[in-house]
Amino acid sequence: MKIDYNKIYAADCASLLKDPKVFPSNSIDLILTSPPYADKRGKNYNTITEKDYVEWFLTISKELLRVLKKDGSFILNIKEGIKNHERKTYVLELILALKKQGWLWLEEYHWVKTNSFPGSWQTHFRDGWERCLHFSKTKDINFYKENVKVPIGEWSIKRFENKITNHDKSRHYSNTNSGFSRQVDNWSGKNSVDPDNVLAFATESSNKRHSAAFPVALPAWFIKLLTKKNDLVIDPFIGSGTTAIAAKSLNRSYIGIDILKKNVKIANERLKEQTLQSPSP
Amino acid sequence: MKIDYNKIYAADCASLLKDPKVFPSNSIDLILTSPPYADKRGKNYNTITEKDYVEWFLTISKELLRVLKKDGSFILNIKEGIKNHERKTYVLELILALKKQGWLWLEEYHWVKTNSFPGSWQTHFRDGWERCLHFSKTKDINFYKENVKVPIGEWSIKRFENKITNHDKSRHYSNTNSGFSRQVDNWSGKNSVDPDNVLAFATESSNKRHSAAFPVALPAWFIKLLTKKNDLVIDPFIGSGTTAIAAKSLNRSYIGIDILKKNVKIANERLKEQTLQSPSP
DNA sequence: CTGCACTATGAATCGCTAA
DNA sequence: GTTAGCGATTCATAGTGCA
Repeated sequence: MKIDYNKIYAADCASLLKDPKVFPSNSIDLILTSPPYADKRGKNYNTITEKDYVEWFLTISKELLRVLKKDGSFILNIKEGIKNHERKTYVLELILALKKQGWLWLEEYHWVKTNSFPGSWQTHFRDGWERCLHFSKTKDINFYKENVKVPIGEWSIKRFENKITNHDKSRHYSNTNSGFSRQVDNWSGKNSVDPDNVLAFATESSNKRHSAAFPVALPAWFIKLLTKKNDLVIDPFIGSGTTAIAAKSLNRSYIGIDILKKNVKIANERLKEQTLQSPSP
Repeated sequence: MKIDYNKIYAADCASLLKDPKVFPSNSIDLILTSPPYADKRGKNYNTITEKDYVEWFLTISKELLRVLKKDGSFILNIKEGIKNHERKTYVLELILALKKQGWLWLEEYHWVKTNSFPGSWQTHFRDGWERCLHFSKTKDINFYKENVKVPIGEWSIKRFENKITNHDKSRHYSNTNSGFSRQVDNWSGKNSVDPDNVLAFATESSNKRHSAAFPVALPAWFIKLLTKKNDLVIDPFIGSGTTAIAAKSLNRSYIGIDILKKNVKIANERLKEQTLQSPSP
């Protein structure tokens, strides 16, 4: 009776999540999703208005709270738009409402888009960032920091460059096994540091056949940070399947849900392409 | 009876702002400030607790709303901290309360810091960004976009590189077919581009004689965007004077207020140094 | 004067101990 | 119970001292 892993389901996630025989309580390691934003995506989804958004989302998040493991995490990618020259407030209200529902609001990560949609208006510029809100059920979550370490900052490279100015500068650009990293190791004892809460990823190019809400690198980063191999990741608004693709390529199990059959088809095609392109080792 | 321009006053801004003979209604072009955050700066200021913060701030913002011109702007630099593994919510509540008070919330800019305070904890990383909230009284504000077009090769390119180095480093070194390099090529052709709502500036270093909450470049950017020459900029929590320095160097008038005499002294010293260093042309 | 090693510290946060 | 204080931890800068 339990749902199968590694599949995309065409269903209303609210209904599907409600059934404890389909989704047992405390069974999911990571929920990662980018729901339809208020008054957006009107062409394909039944648009949720700003006014109804919080109430609508709480009916879903109530079930998410039930199915999430105690050491699991919930990442919500969302950004309020501008209407009549003002930012909408429903996302702020949603955060407060989710806390009231029992969620802990651990952090607000920011996805900074290196190539945001162009535009320039009377009172604002183009929107270069989105919120990635991190919620959980307890303070004791899985947090695999070592999986997302980043190369050491520019400052050390500059110092290193000063060091080698009179010698062989080209070594700086050679591959990771040679000169640079080894010498930095010797010098400082480490070559990577913890990241911060600002994530910079380019949006994937819109000319691709399947435009996605976010680039694969974004869910991949959170999946690496918050789960280990064979853990279960779900996305109740999977759209074109990006979360599933990230999970699959990192050897995590996934369940994707989308209300539109069209999206399920697209997601399955992308997953199939991925299998063909990169057979697992 | 009206207050003198281009001075820093040692006073409680709430009291000083209340007097309409000192600060006439509809007389200020730009309010730009970074108030003490809740539960911070305990060494120097009377710390405002999270619980009291919104109420405390509303008494001040009520007067700010009165003195601001109809086409003026209010920029509020703030960021909530983490306590007991959760982000505090008082900033979200403040935004909602300011709207209720009559402010329009036009936009949320982000100041991304390249050198945030270090740290790495059980459930989160170090904090690499702060909010710069843009409020106004009407939808018809002065917005001098042409003043903040970004010449290539200055902070924009640095910003781009910083963003890339965090998580996308490989693309920086990849060939010209990659998204990043192609985009830089496109940019290079133009002399200037419109910015987006993400601002990247390093914090000013801690070890200088006068450490400041934010770098001069941050208020300077908003002053250029939202005022013209000889306009009046005020900062009711001026601290070490950074806003005044930015205003002065851009030939805007300023009024600074700080409750600590110590800060007024520091601000005046910095303003004097600036005069000596860069005589106006 | 330059280059390099070393040190200090900032809008930080947590866990522990002492009152 | 509740709060206040201290050390440990973390990274990017600037300042200091020495060869």
